[in-house]
Amino acid sequence: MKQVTHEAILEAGEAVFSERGFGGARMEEIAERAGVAVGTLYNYFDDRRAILDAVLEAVAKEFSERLSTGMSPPSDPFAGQLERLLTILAEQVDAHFRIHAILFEEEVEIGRGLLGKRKRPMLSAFHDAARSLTTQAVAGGALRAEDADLYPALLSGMVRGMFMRKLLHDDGRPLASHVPALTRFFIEGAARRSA
Amino acid sequence: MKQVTHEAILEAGEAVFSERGFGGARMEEIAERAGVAVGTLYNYFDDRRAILDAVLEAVAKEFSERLSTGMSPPSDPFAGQLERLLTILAEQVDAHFRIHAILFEEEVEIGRGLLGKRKRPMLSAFHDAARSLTTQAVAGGALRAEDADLYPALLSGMVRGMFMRKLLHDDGRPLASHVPALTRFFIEGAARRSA
Amino acid sequence: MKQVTHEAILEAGEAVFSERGFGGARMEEIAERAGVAVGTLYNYFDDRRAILDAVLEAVAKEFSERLSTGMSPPSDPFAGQLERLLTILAEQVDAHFRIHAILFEEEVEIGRGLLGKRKRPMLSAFHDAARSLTTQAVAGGALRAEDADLYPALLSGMVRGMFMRKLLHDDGRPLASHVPALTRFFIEGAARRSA
Amino acid sequence: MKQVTHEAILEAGEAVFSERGFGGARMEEIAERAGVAVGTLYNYFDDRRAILDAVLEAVAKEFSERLSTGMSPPSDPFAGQLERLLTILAEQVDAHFRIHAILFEEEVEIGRGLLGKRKRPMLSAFHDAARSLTTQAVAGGALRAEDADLYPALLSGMVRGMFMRKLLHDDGRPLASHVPALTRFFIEGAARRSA
DNA sequence: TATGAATGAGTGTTCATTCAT
DNA sequence: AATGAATGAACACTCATTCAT
Repeated sequence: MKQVTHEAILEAGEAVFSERGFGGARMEEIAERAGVAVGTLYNYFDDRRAILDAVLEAVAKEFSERLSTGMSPPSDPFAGQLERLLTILAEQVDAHFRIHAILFEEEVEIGRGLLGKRKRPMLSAFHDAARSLTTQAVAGGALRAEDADLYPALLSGMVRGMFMRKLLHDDGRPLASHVPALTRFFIEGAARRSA
Repeated sequence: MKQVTHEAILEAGEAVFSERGFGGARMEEIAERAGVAVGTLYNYFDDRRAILDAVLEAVAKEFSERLSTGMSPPSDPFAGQLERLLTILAEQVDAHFRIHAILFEEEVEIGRGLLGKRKRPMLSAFHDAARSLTTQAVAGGALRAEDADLYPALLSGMVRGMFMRKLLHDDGRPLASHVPALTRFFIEGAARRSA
Repeated sequence: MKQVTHEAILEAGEAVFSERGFGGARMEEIAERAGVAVGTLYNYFDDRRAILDAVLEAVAKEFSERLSTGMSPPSDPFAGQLERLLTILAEQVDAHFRIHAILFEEEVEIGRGLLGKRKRPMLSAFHDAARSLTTQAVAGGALRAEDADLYPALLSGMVRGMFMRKLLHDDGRPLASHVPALTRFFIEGAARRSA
Repeated sequence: MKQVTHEAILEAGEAVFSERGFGGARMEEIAERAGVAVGTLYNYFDDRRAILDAVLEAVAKEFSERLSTGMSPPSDPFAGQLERLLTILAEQVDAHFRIHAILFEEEVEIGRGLLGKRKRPMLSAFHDAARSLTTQAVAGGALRAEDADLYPALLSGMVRGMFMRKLLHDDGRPLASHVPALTRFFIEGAARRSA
């Protein structure tokens, strides 16, 4: 059953990459966890990076699906839409928590120019959705136009901040539980409103 | 002359780690750029990681010094103090841009539990300052108490968002140029205030 | 249908060994070209070397058949018989040009003692025919007796020289076209006869 | 002493390549025989092929030196010059007997187009010398013009024939001992001269 | 103290061969 | 008989670290 083995390798890959990072993941361990021989890995994937790519692609695909089915209609108010978007992302990150650590490391490598023009579809997908959402909100008057080009980076930065917070000191709360706070913060900021 | 060599190694280390990341930095290249033999590296540092630690520590020390001399007095309004803090951080990141990529990767490694109890002093220093500042502001009524425990992570997340934005698509603007926008955003959020 | 598959494997083997050499020939490619699965190769042959052996044996058999039907009667003059022998060999080489490259490599391996007592029947067949022919010619007074024990090696060396010449710089001419020159050269040498 | 190690590796390489062929030579065995660690091989040579190249180049250089010092003056009769050339080659082959087996295998690989435009300087050197010598002899009237373009290939083929003869059934005689016979054969052929 | 040649454990990858279906 | 997925031994090559000079 080819499909089963393929799946087993992906799962083993996700586990090992999550625990060890890309550089620390050894093919032998992936094979062991997948319950196959090392050589078998190469019957399914070209090389180690290809396994990581496939793992990340699967995560990205899952995210895209959540996105395409989970967003509220564009007619909804901005706050609601933003909360949906952040919830979808947070739930996705919660579901595959540690693999996102790799995603961030890879993003840095891309920034270093060491990975060619490789794309990380999940990051782009979120970024695109965030841009589209904030652009509309600016157009609709809900958001200030002033810093509009920073909004997507701020949104992903905020989530990244939450991610690192949990990675370093897990308090047991899923990221999704912070979404209302993030939404409120993004829109209103941290300042206390008098009255 | 010891001091000179020590310094040369640190500078070479910063350059190589910045370009290649920790995993990609080879001792031979560091030695070459420092103008010494590989063996000499080991006369000054225990191993490769120790060089990185020293590089990061130097950066952290510089940051601490900026912090301790650059902050406005605690009696100043919160907005001004926050802007100072962010400016200090942004200038520091601008001054050693790519080495911060490593800092973030290392933070992830720490999160993975693969680096022992290692601390990254610069990150802690910023985090501590941010916590202290926001805590005071909450106490003083300037910030909402509600999400207070998220503020430090949000602040560092915002900066990280700016950092990744520049790393992936450098527009030539230093991070410091975004500080007013960040400050405003942190305090007021992105929403448009009518009238 | 067994016969058909057997034949297909031999042909595919000849093609792949010819292009890649023994070491570079992968079972998967042989299987592909033969239009069968890798496993099937092992239903017909013990291992990779066995396929090569069979390929070479088929070539050798073809050569033996040419030899046994193509030689002129022993009563013919030596020059004619030699020309026949060289023609038969040259035509055989022309018909399976590149596989002979392997034959020569294998001969070297045998010389290294790495292939056991393996025989290369085609080489032996030519060598035996050459020996028999030259021995008779010496006995009959057509050839000098002096260097008689070198004649077979000289004959195969000459052909090998022609083979390498064509392998390295193919001028489009078949080896067979050089046979008259070879014959003349063997008998008379290269010297110009005055008058 | 870098020079010593370099030399040791070359010698070990020549030995192992001679015994096992290129494909069968393992870096570990070369290192062992050279009395160094595997890694050391890579301090001196880029890869396995580079060791072979260096070994062959050293042999080629030796041959070139023999050639440039050992040939008789161009004014000498052709027979003498040919005998000198063949002697130089034969002595060279005798001195590094088995490494020449590789040379021939490599030549075949080059013919297959699998080694790029790689040159085998020793083979070229002999070939060039042979061409130059025979061309002059043709011009001087000593050799027939008819088959002139085959002469170099015939000469190297003859030597190759002697080489294979010894490789497969060593009779203890050095190749050099056959040179007078080869010379005579090349010039006069094998035919018996009556009277 | 500086050197840089030597070390050798570590690992990604290949591919002939096997065998359950 | 045919299949082709699984196997795992084999091996070239890397590079942090050591240490004799």
